[in-house]
Amino acid sequence: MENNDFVKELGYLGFTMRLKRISDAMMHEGRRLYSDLDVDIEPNWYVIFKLLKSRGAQSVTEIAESIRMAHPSVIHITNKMMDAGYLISEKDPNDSRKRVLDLSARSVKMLPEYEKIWNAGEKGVELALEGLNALEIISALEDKFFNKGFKARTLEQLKK
Amino acid sequence: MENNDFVKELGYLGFTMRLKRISDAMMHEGRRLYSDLDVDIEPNWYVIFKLLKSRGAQSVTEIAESIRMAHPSVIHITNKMMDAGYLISEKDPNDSRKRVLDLSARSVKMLPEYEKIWNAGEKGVELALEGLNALEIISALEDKFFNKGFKARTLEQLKK
DNA sequence: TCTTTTTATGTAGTTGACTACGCAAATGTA
DNA sequence: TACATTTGCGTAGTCAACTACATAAAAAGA
Repeated sequence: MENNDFVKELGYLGFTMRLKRISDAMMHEGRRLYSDLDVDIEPNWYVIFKLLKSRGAQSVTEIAESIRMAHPSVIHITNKMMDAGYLISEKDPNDSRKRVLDLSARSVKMLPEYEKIWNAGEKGVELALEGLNALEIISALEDKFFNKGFKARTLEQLKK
Repeated sequence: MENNDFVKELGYLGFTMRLKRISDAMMHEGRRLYSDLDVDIEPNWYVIFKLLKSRGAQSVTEIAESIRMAHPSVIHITNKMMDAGYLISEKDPNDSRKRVLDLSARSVKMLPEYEKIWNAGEKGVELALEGLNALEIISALEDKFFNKGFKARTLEQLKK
């Protein structure tokens, strides 16, 4: 690894880009991991699996709110999971606009295997972050930037 | 903001997703910021501007290494900057494979204005992260995950 | 010198997120 | 009850990164 990282030299100006680089890199590694293990699931599906397992069936919008994603993203992810046979979908009897998603029998069958992988992944991250208060930092980031975003903060500074 | 974030409940398992959510959100805000300010540049161009200003003309691959991006990404970004008139490109006289990029006169003219915006953005981030040792944490993350990646760490744990 | 390997660039195709918009059902209001 | 507004879902289009592959020039080696 060359010690030649210009973005790092940029201080706080490079912060968002470094955040993106790392999360992109980890996402790509996750994809390769599943393919190496010959497991036919994708990164991020785990959130849906975990959510529905822990809270039971939810509608598209409920899922989007629970995981703080835009609903079209949820539709995209869950459609692929349905195609792969991991989810079932049915109309809400009380509100025909809603579509309620739940884990399929296939999910229940496969989850123990997948959870081994997720646990290993979690342990790997945990060990890498040992001693750093990374979870606190990211919570603080969320508090700051989900409330008053990057744009608002910049405009505030520009006015001075 | 609802206090209903399932990803947060997932502990270290949700870490990479939270990283991605935040960096995505900041990127989108950056894009909106430029459009609000009626400035015809895009997020991430600033790295190229800053790099070429500080280190002078560089080839595509040199840029990619300096900012740790894949070279096709650099080509994509710099092509757009060229179309917008901010970069000039010429063949290296000693090595005709190389294409050397440099700031145009338009860049030099506009940079003072843009730097005001970037300084404000940097200040905003700095204030938001005040008291948190965020830069140290992200350096640690880079050291850990650029060297032995997420995949390797997970496989290591799986074997136990 | 001729051939093979490496390097630099470019193109194509994939991915995962987003916003904007449209439609239909439910809810609120006059 | 009729109309207007809100809500839930879906589609279309955009964007930024990536990998894999192709091509041409330079460098290395037989």
